[in-house]
Amino acid sequence: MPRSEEAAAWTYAVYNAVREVPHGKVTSYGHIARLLGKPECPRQVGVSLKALLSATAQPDAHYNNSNVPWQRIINAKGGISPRGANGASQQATALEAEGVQVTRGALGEYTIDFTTYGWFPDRLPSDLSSEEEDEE
DNA sequence: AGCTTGACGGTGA
DNA sequence: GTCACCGCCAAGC
Repeated sequence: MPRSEEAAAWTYAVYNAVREVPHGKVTSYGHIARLLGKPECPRQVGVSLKALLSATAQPDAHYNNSNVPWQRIINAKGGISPRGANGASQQATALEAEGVQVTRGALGEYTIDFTTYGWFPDRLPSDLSSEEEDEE
């Protein structure tokens, strides 16, 4: 498991938030971070998702690439980060399989229309009834 | 043990 | 409109 309880909580929160993303919809790293109360840490969202593919972040294999729709998380520009390139195409394919229209650029860039497929709630559905504490 | 990079994003120039 | 810098935390070297 992650190095600290705090880090683990963050990681789980990320996975939980990602699972809230409806089928056929996409959201951004930054939005997930915002929902978790860490608008300045979109990077950590990516870090956590990265760990999803590694055994490091799977203390009990409760979260893995099968039950967490990481494919629905793209960057704020509406595109899939280059990453390993190969993984990007895989993500694009997975999204298309859900009915999401993915525009393929000549440079291997993938773009999704947020206007049509974007999912940006102010608060997580499951977060409304309980959990968290911050208000304004 | 320390330094750099990385699935990003917002703001300032 | 584009380019550069900063923040955050963990993993890799």
